[in-house]
Amino acid sequence: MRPTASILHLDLDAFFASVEQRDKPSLRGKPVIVGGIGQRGVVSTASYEARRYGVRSAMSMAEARSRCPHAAFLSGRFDAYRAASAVVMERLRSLSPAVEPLSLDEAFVDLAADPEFDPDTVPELVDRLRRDVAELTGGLTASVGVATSKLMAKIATEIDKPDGSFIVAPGTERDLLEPMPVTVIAGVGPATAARLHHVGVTRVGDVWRHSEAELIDLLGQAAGASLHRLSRGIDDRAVSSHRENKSVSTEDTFETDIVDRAELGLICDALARRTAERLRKAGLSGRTVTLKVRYHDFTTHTRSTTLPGPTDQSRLIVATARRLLDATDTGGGLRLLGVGVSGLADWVQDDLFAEEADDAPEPLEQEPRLPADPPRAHEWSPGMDVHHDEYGDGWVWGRGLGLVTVRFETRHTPVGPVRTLRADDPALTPGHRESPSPVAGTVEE
DNA sequence: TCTGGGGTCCTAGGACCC
DNA sequence: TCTGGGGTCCTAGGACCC
Repeated sequence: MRPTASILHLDLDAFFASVEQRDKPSLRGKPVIVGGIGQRGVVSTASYEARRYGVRSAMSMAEARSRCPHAAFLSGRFDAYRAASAVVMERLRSLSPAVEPLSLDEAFVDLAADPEFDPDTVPELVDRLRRDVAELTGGLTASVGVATSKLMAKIATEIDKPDGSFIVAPGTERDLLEPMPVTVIAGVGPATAARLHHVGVTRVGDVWRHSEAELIDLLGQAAGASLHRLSRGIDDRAVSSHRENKSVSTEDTFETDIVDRAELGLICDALARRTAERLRKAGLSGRTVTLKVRYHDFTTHTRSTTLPGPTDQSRLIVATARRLLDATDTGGGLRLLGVGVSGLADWVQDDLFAEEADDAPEPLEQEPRLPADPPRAHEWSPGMDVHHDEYGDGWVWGRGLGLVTVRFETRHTPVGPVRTLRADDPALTPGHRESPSPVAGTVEE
């Protein structure tokens, strides 16, 4: 725990709705609701005027309409939001190199990462920051909290929101936390709050009566240990300015449930292509393809396949998602379909890049188990080798999905069978454990 | 007219390897 | 022959966040 209040949290007030009011003067002072405007939309952001009618984020649009029928309902202009966000993030980076955006409208800044940081100047710094944000964005207001930790900084932001700020004096954290509802603690949502309520915990101070072991027993290892610490204001989480993406996904909720499998197949293909495009745009590729389906009763299932190596190729992601869909019961129709890719690698499987990689210095102490250079995507062609080590922990790399004729050696037969397989046949993937397990092969004409 | 879309992290069980 | 842990990877689901 750092001794000085040097973690800053900034949150733009009713961000999407405020951008709309900024750009359309006729909306100023009036209830504005941004969100999905279709049959099954939900509220993304409500202006403070709309909040007076009880409209909240994540509420269904249907309910928002009945609560506030005269509001302006807008579907959102994300380019405008991204532009305003970029201006604010840039201003935050002028305070310190350590800026961690949480979303378009929110970020942490570690002020102490600036060598010239002076704790005595924080109040002025905050006032100037909020003035600059308003000026640079054409009038958007921000709320700011500063404290000795992320937890307390974020809580502080809420204290004088909107258009205000609060600095938590070091040492006062527990007094501030004690009367607050437990749900102010990061990671305590409705399900956890309900469990805590069962053991008489509704406020943060109530948590203190329970040992770490009791909390772990109730909530599980990670959540229990985390709540035990955070409830006491103990939070050493660092502000991290370069977090890597872990997954990319695209999903769609339909206006009405879709039953027709051919139609679902085409939608699945389109979602997979969009996910692949976004991967390529981000210079990423991934190994695990996940299909998500939601039924009429809102039950949600996922099915995933891990490929032998990362890909960003539409064809492979489309085909993999399709096979997952084919194996999924869509009997009563689907409300939602989604395709995601995870297990991301940030190298691009691209011939140009692979040549550059050849020139890169050899990494030392690299086990020869996996190729030192990123594997290169290729089409299967005659004469190409298929490698597995003794346990099948080799690799194969396929971009095509046609048929491949492979002559296998196996652990038991030096000249094994010739088999014609689809390029995505499990027998060609590492870790395949059919007996006898193929250990090597050659692609034949 | 209930319940978006983009994510992150955790848990738990099974397979497999050592 | 029986017993046994630890570690990793994969899959599926759930909670949570903005």
